[in-house]
Parts: sequence; structure tokens; C-alpha cells
Amino acid sequence: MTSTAIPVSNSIADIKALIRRESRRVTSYDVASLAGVSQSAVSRCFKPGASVSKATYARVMKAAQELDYTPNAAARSLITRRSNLVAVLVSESAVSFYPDVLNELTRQFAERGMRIVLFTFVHESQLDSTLADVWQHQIDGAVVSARMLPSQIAEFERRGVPFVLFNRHLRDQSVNAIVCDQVEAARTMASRLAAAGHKRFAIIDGPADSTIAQDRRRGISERLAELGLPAPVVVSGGLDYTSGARGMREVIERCGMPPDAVMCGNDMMAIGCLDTARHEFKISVPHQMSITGFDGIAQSSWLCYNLTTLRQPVQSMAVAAADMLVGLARQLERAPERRVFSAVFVDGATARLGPAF
Amino acid sequence: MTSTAIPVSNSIADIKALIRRESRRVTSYDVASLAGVSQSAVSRCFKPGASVSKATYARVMKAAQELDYTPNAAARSLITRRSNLVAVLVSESAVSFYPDVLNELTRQFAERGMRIVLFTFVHESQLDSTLADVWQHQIDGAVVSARMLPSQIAEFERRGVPFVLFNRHLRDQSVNAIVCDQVEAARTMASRLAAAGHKRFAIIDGPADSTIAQDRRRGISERLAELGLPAPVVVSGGLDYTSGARGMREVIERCGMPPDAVMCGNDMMAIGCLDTARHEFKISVPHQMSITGFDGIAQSSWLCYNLTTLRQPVQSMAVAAADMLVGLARQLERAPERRVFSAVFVDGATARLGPAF
DNA sequence: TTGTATGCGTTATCAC
DNA sequence: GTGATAACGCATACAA
Repeated sequence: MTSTAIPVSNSIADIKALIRRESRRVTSYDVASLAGVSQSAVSRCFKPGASVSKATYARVMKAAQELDYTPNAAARSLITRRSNLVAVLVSESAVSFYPDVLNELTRQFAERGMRIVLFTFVHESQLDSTLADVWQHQIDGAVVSARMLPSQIAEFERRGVPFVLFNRHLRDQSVNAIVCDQVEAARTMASRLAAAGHKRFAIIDGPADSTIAQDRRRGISERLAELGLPAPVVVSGGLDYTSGARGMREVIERCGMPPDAVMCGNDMMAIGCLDTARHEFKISVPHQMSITGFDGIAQSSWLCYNLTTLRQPVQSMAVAAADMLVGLARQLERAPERRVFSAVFVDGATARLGPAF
Repeated sequence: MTSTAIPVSNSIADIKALIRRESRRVTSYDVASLAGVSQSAVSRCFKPGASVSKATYARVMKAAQELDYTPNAAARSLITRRSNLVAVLVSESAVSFYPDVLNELTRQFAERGMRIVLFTFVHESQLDSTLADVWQHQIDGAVVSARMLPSQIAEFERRGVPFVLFNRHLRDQSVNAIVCDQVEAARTMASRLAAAGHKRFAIIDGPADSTIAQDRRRGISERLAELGLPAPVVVSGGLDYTSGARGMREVIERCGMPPDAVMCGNDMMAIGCLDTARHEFKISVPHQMSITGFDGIAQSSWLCYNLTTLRQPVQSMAVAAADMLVGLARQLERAPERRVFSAVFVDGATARLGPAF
């Protein structure tokens, strides 16, 4: 005699009627009663590598299919303490500028059986209020592309939620991060521009307090100094099209003679910069001026632009982020690691260039 | 005498030590024991509008803060049967082309206390296998931007999961949907091009079996017929830059004399088409040929393009989708509804146009 | 207003 | 291999 309210055996119609009457979802008990096995047997059938006989497995699966049964992730996560959910924390502009990164992350995590919960904010300073929502859902980890405060990092650690910084890193704090080598990339581009005879450089880049923007600036400045060239004019802004356009105007305004090479912090800015140079100032690019970007977004290869830029290996970076986070969730890794990828040079048509060095 | 293992009262340090020892997360029981109240009292404090005295509320909140307590969404959803999770089902190309839609949806749902779980697929035909994963997570609803089969619609209904079609609709099947009036938009654009004296029209649009592409084609064809103009040349493809470029080539190839107006199914295609016309065929746009788009994506307003297009009211559509889905989840609405928005004309520089009629 | 007791649907630990 | 049974952490009906 079983004490459960659900009879041991039943017809499909009876069970469906019961479920409808109680207006609830199909549970493993329903499947068990239809298949004539225990609830635990059903549970085991849905756990890969569990010990079930072939016969029971078949009966259970048939019953499950007939009832449209799907295990309840909430109940599962309650006991397993894993939700198979990963939070992606990014600014709205990051989604706008780098949709492919989101696609790649979604795909990579999906391949590892995990789904992405998207948390966006307008300003990175809103990360804090966003985090409050993040903790509610029992996410297994987070991919963060925002400036993190030490207090926020501490909170992740206190709560035991692993995270990976994406395209960001921190000075004076060791955390797991996936980045592209900005210094190397900047030096490469500066070298090739210099080799082609450019003399007067300008930089249009993102916020002055962004560490990756600082890296790029440093890479360029150091390389130019090494080559005995004058220091570049530097303009800071956002990282969008409009900032690129504004940057171009500011550069023209500040320089007596316009620079012959303008290196932008990303492709969006480079495109804004390029459009403004061509249409507003009637500057011929690359004949009178070279303009370079960084990222290798889809738009950079459009015929109208055909940007000379450095492509970030988005897919490799997404794979790395997924691998790293899955590893952390399984407690396989311990010491913080930074995985640094190299950007790939894209020889477009917006810069006169010397040979690769 | 309470039968729980957790003592009635305790110091912060003791409780934290206990939690660490058992390597579990902070629960409402921990908060209760620190605050010296029952677990249900804690639960009530986190439910807006519950009956709690001011004094207990303060004690509980203080304790919760000291312990970094956050309610466990999985446990909550188990009992409330609501997860505050919404699935967004879109193709990767939709994410790439319309990141702002994703941003707006994320924002609108966030304002309603709901988070987005992202499910993407390469081809819309993969929707089926994606759905299997969707059911596991107890989502409260879904926003779908893909062609849905009757069987898939039936499955949503069988499982009692409300959904809203976004930018899609179905013939011969009434479902909740948010769309932009393609027929109206197409007619508007055709009228204005015709008024400016264009005679030879071509259409470059998405897949022939897409209902919204069919709508656009029908709108244009009917309007041209009404005006006594010859039927347009029609080319089908994807909805991306490359398809636009290919479309332009095919149009040139198929027409003895190139058309003087090319209407594209979206901005991405229009941009590809425009780049190819200008750079590959040396066609002067809009002097020799007018090219129009549809969507009003960010790139359409870049100086290099300044596309003549019709902007979809993305924000209004996202608001509508969120409102509709939240209503459905609360069982407030019953009959399927289609909310149809009008596109807004954007007077760019890629078409010679007559006055608004 | 507050506390007790119960159940949500699963996994995990045992005996068998 | 299989079936009872005990958690998981919360919300809720009900008694006090």
C-alpha cells in the first residue's frame, strides 16, 4: 500500500484529467504512476549515467512522452544547487556594439548545457543595483563586462558565485578574465603606421579611466617614443559612433595641422570618425589621413568603410569564457587566471601601411 | 520547543560559522534565528504588502542584511509557480541585426520584475530542439521571433505557457503578436517613390515564405498597380548585408535597363545593396537610382548611408510585448490580440522623393 | 500580527 | 536495479 494520493496505475486519460483538475504541471509522480514504477525510477531515467534497466527506461520514457513531462528545473536546482543558468552582465551599448559576442556566449554556454540570463544596464555604475537581482536567481556563474568595484568582487566571492571578466581587467586585483592584448595590438598598429611614414598621430579612445583604453594609449605612446616620433594628441569620449565623430572634430580643432594618422579605440568610433572626416571635413582617407579601428565588428568590413583594424577573436574568447566558468563552477580551477588573446590584423583601406614588421 | 536543528537565537558569527560548516547558502531560517522570529515572518517581510509589524520588519531586515540573505528564486518558484523568467527565442541573425530590440525587451521586462533567458538558434528550423530546453526552466512566458509551426503553438498552449510573436504573424491562426504594418509601410514608400516619377521598381526582400516579406511585396505591388505602373522585379534572399549585395547584382543582371527604384526588405539589405550599387556598379544614388530600406536601425543614419527608410517603433513594440505577456501570465487577457504599429518615415538621402501624400 | 505545519517537485541516500 | 524517505528553501493556510 502506498500512501500517495496518486493511484499506482492509471490510464493516460485519467492522469491527464487529474492534472487538469488540480491545475498543476506534470510531475515525475504522474509519469511514475503511468509507467507503473516509483518516482525515483523516473528521476533516475532523466539523469545521464544513472543505473536503470533498459526495460524500465523504455517504459518511463514512453510514459513521459505521452504526458509531455519535463523535469522541473526549479525543483532540481533546489536540491542540486545548480541552476544551469549563467548571468551575463553588460551595458546596453555593449549589446548594441557587440551582438556577436552575445551570440557566441549564448552558443558556447548552450553547448555546455547552460542558459544565459541577460542583465543589462545603461551605465556601468548601475551594476550594483543589478547585482541585487542577480543573487535571487541561483545562477551558477556570471560573465561580467563592466568595471567592477572591489566591494562587488568581494560580494561574488562571499556568495561563492564564480565570475569571469570579459574584455576587462583590473589593476591591483587578480580575478579571472578573458581579454585581448591591447598593448600588443596598439603597438602593432602604431608600428605599421609609422613604417609607412606617418608622423603626426592622434588617438580617439574611450573613457580615460578605462583600463583597456589606457592599455591602448600606453602601447601607442611607448611605441611612438621608441621610434622617436612626437607624442600623439589624445581625445577621450564614449565608444560609440557619435563619440568618434566628436573626436574627429576635436582633433581637427586642437591640431594646427591635422594629424596624418588617427587611431580609434574601437570600430564604432573609427566609423564615426571616418564619416566625419570624409563628409564633414572633406578629408580623403587614406590619402590625406589614415584612420584605424579596433574590434573587427561586422560593419567594419562593409564596402563603404573597409576599415583597417584589428579583429578580436570573439569566438575563441567566448569559448574561453565558457570553459573557464564551467571549470570554476565545478571547482576545478583555483587560482585566478587571465587568458590573453592576440588581435588579428585586418588590412583594410582606411590606412596607408608599411609592411608587417 | 522547536524541532529544528537551528537554535532559536544566535550570534551573527555563530550562524555564519554554521553555514560555512554545512557549506550551504543563507536561508530564511538563518535570518529568522538571528532576528528571533519564525521563518514565516521572514518570508512575509520579503513579500510586498504582507502583514508584518514595523518592529519585526526592521529586525528581520537588519538580520537579513547582516547575513547577506537573498530569497532563493528556485524555492520560491516551486511554490508560487512563477519564475519571473521570460524566454526570448530568436535567431542569431536577429540578435546581430536588431540588438536594440533585445536591449529594449530586457529593459521593459526588468521594469516589470522579470528577467530574460536567451535562447538563440542559427536557423529557425532549430526552434523545435530549442523548445525542449525551454520547458525545463519554468519560464512565465516567451517572446518568439521565429516562424512557429502549428504543432509548436499547440505545445505552448498544452503546457499553459503564454507567448507573444514579435515581428511575425501567422496566416490562418490567431495568436498574440506584436507587428509593424508592413503593407501600409510598403504602400507609403511606393507612393512617394512613384510621386517622384520613378517608373521601374525592383524589390529585394527576405525569404519568399516569410509572411512579413509577403506583406511588403503585396503592399508595393498593389500600390504600383493602382498607379498604373509596371509590376516590380522581385528578388528574394536572406535579410543580411550579403543578401542585399547579391540582390543588387541579380537585379542588374535581370533587368535590361536598371530599375530607378530598389526597395529593400530591411536596412541591412539596403546597405549591402547601396554599397554594391555605388562601389561595384558605380551607380549614383539617389540620382540614377533610389534605394530604400526598412527598420530604422542605428547604422541607417550613419553619414555614409543616410538611408531613406521606415523606422519601426522598437520601444513601443517592446513595451507592448512586455505588457501583453505580463497580462497573459496573470490571466488577464484571453482572446488572442494582434497589436499593429505603424512605421515612421525617415527622410534620408538615398531616394528622390515626392511629397507626402 | 505571529508561529506551526505542510507541500511545491526534484535529487540523493539508503536499504532491499 | 529498485523503491521508500529525507532533504532542498520557500510561501501559505490556518491556528493562536
